[in-house]
Amino acid sequence: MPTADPAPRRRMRADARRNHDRLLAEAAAVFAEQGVEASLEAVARRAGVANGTLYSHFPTRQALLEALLANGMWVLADTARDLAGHLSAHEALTTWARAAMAHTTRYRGLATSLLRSVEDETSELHAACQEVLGAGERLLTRAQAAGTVRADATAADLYSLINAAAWAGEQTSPAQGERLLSFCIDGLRP
Amino acid sequence: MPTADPAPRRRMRADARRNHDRLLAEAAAVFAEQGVEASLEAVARRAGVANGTLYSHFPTRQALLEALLANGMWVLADTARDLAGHLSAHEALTTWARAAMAHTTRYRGLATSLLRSVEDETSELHAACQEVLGAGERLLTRAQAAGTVRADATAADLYSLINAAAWAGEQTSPAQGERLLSFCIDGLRP
DNA sequence: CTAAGATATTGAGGCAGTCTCAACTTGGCA
DNA sequence: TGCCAAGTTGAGACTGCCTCAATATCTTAG
Repeated sequence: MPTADPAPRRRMRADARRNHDRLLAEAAAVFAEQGVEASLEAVARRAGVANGTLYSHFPTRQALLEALLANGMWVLADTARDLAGHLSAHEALTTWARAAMAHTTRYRGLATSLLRSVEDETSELHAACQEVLGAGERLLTRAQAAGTVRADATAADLYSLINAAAWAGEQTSPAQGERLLSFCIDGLRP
Repeated sequence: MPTADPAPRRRMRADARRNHDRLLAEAAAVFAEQGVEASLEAVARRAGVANGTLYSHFPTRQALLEALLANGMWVLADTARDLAGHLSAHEALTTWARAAMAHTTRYRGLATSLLRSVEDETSELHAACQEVLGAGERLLTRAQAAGTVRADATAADLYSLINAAAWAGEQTSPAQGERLLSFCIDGLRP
């Protein structure tokens, strides 16, 4: 469970590091059970810590999410590079889109945070979202060059589409989400 | 502003009717400004009524939404019939999908309520959602018969797709929502 | 080993929101 | 006019967010 610290410069005090890690672990558990809108009080409680401690480590819910997700989002960006090396332009795009959707489905409510954050520069998740957006863009451009995707599709379209499918999956069933993603990707053909 | 009452059997007392209507009007205004998750206290406050009165008229947020939206959803179902009479199968479908999305965009947060409610029989919005789903299904079936839509697409797909596009529009921009809807509808081609 | 001081934690408190219900009004009818 | 069913009120019991003065704990220099 790697921890992407907001300020990894100075070494943390031992108790602080312990609480930090415990908070992340419990947050992951609580969000997995109840979605990203779960009570932060509950997270603090389960971590055996006062709520003020949680807020001092993670000033906002988004900061907490960032710490939980940043690593996975970097991996996703790397995956895009890997897939581009191994698969045809179109297969790389569709495979990656599925992986991105799987990542977005990790916690209920995540799609909303991720789609909002991509345009909101004040969000702690903004940078990670941009990273993913950029990775998608490279795959998209390649597919457009190969002529399997219409020229007017943008990275923002791709990102919206992945998140929208993940969101629909949250509201109904994962299978419905997958179907939606398939339809949308088909809709990108020239 | 027609009011679809949950129990329109007995005539209401004059003061009750007045409060009922005022609550609906203010709810419409507040939801338009702040989305469907706006504070119900705020609605009661603006209607000049104690919060208990609001709850006695509309026991849940969904009941309030139902009263606000039911009429529009019936209209949407009727529109489907009209369009089927005037346009080609495929044009009727796409035109109606746009109308449905426009309706879903009326208040921020509405897409979530509507997509959830279609499967949730305990929701006060369930019946209205089913009505819309059914209307979509008829248009979809007709387009499938005409061979312009793939045979494996379902009414649930269409409904999810409309709501997902509306949702994406809420999170980013209306234009992005429109683009998504276009892509998805294109993806329904055989 | 100790104590000063930097660092971190605590939890009560202010705020807002949801929902309920016993006590109170009030409209409409006989 | 006066009754009472129907409607309204608003305090109160929760839960959750977030802050900050007081307190506790680690670390390190002497």
